[in-house]
Amino acid sequence: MVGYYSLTNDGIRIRDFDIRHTIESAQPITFYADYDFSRNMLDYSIGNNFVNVGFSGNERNFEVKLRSSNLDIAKRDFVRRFRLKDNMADIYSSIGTDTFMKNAIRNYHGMRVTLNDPWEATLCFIISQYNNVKRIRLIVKRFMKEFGSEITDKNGKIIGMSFPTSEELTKFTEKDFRRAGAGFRAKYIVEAADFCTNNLDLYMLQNKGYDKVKESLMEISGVGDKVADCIALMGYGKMEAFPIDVWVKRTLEKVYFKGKDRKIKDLHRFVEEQWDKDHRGYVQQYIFWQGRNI
DNA sequence: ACCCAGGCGGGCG
DNA sequence: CGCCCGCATGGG
Repeated sequence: MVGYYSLTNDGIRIRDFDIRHTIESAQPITFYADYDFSRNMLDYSIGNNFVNVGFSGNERNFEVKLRSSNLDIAKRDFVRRFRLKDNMADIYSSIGTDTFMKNAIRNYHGMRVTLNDPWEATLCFIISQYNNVKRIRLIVKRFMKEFGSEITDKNGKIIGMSFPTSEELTKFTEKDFRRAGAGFRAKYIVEAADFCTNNLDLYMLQNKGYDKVKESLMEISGVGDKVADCIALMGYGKMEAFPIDVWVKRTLEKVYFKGKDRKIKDLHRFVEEQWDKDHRGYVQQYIFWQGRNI
């Protein structure tokens, strides 16, 4: 294999890739995909294309086999979505600055930061606020089932549901979203769907810098500092972004400040001094997941 | 029963 | 500006 991955007839061979930790670590794909790791199965939709992923091997030498109506799209998407071009050895040597980080890397070796569709990331993270992982997934799956569109195979059989676009959501009301379990976030979602359909084109932000992306995202109702960082990182791949949620805050304080309370702003400053901006998003994901699972 | 969750917007000083 | 409060809902 040349580089960190190589394409095969119907799939990809990959180094340093742990699909389970990647999928389960509370990223957008955790919420919209279907998976069962006891049966090595993973399904998700790319727009109106459906992908079935079979896999084998270990995290050092991993192989996925893709089944989709458009295999080329599925392959290219997989490389992007799971950031297969990242040099994990370089990233680990850069972010493995102390015992805590080294342990996190050892425990979750091969866990990737994922790169998701900007709108899908936006909706997932609006739903995520003041919520827990299990329930975020419950609500996102309900949104797909009730507001998405059916994906069919060539025989017309329904094989999955697409993630609802912002435009599709504008056809529904706050009451509909409350019925789907969104709670007080329902109002934000009504406004965000309208705004991202009629005022802000999320797909025009991709080539802007981190600061501009974050500033634009924070114009969306229900998107504040933390959620904007999540979207910048996992919807746009901006590695400077370092979202600080309750778990990351708690863990940073415990590991680096003897458990003393620190303001989010001060924690951001600390992080900027500690880790290179090109890998900060990875630092955050490993701190988050290690901190949650201690 | 009680507590918490990948926070945010609005209101107040 | 910074601080404080309420907020829907399901799972532990």
